Amino acid sequence: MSNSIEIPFSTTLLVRDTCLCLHVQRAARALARLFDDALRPAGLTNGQFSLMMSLNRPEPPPMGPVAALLAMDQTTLTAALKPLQRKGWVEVMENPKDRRRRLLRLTAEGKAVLAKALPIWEATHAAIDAALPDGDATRLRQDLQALSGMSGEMPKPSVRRSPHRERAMGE
Amino acid sequence: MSNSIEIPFSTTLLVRDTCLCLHVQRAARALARLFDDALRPAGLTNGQFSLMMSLNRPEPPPMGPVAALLAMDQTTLTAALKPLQRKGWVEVMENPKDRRRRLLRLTAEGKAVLAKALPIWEATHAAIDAALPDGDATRLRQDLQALSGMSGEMPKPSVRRSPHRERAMGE
DNA sequence: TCTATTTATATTGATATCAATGTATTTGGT
DNA sequence: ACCAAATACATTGATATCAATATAAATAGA
Repeated sequence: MSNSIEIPFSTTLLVRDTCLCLHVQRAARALARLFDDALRPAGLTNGQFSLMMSLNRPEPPPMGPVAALLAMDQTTLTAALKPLQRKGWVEVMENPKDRRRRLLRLTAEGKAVLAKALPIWEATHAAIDAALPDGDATRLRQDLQALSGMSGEMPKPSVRRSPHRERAMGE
Repeated sequence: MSNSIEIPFSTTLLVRDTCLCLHVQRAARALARLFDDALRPAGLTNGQFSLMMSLNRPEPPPMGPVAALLAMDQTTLTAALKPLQRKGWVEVMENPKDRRRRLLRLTAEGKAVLAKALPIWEATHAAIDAALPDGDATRLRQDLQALSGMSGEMPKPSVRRSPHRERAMGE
C-alpha cells in the first residue's frame, strides 16, 4: 500500500518561502490589523476607509466600477455597504437613467467621519512607508498592481469573452 | 454652518494611488481568487492549502506558531481548522506535555489531498511569477515580509511587553 | 414589437477574519 | 504548597469574502 503520498519537508519550506499568494495574504492581514487599530478611534476599518474614500467623488458612482476598483466581488461590495448604510454614512440611491444601477454617495456625516480618519491614515501610511527600503514603495505598488490585474489575464475556461473592463475612476 | 468637512477629490486620488494597505488588500483578493479557482479541482482554497502545507512537518506543531507563521489571529486559526477537521484532513490532538496545547497533524487523506494540490500550486505560481518584471519577485517577497512584520514593531499601548516571539518553523 | 440575451445588483450559504471575552493549564513568587 | 499572573486555546458576535443563484431592467435581434 503506497504510503508514498508524502510531500517532503523541504518542499514545504520552499512553498513557505516562495509562495507569493501566501506572502501577500500575510501582509494583507498584518496591514489590515495595523490600519484597523489605527483607525479604530475614527470608527472605521481599513476596508471601510478605502471604500468610503473611493466614494468621495464629484459624481456618485454605481457599484460595478467601485467593486472593480477595490478588486472585490460585487456581492462583497453589497455586503460591505450594509453597515455603512446603517450608520448613515453612505446612501444607496436608484439611478433613474438605468433603474438596475445604484448610485453610492457619502452623506455629510460620512464625509465628516472620513475627514477625521484622513490624518490617521496619513500618519500610519507614513510610518509603514518609512519602514520600507528606500525606493521600494513605488516598485512595490507597481508589482502589487500587476498582481491585482491578473484575475482577468488568466484564461479560466478555454474560451474567454473580453471582460468589457469599465474605467474604475477617471482622473 | 461649515460644510467645509470636505476632502478634495485630488486627495482621494492620492490615497487610491499610494495607499499600500489598499494595494495589498487588492492583490490579496485577486491572488486569492486566482489560486482558489486553480485549486478548486483539488477541493482546497488558497488559505487551506497554505495552512495544510504549513502542517506538513516531521513533528506536529501547536497552534500558536502556526498562527504566527500565517500572520493570522489565533482565533482565526481555530475557525479555519474546523472544516479541515470535518473533512478528516487534519487532526487536532492534546499535548500530554502541556495540556493547554493542541498538536496539529495532517492525516493520510490530508496528505493525499495536499499532494494532489501541489502541482496545481506549482503551475499557478510559475504563471504569476512569470507575469512580474524580471527579478521583482524576490524583492517583492522581501518587502511583503517587512510589511508582515510590522504589527509587532508598532507600539500600540505606550508600554509594550516583549511578545516572547516563538520561532514559527525551524529549518 | 417581442423576446432572448446581457447587464446590474441582491440573496443565500459557507468560510475567513478579528475583538472581546471566557476557560483551563502552567509558571513564578512567596 | 499556595496563589496571582501569564499562557494557550475556545467561543461569541460582527463583518468580509466569494460561489451559486435569483431578480429585475436594459439591449439587441428578428
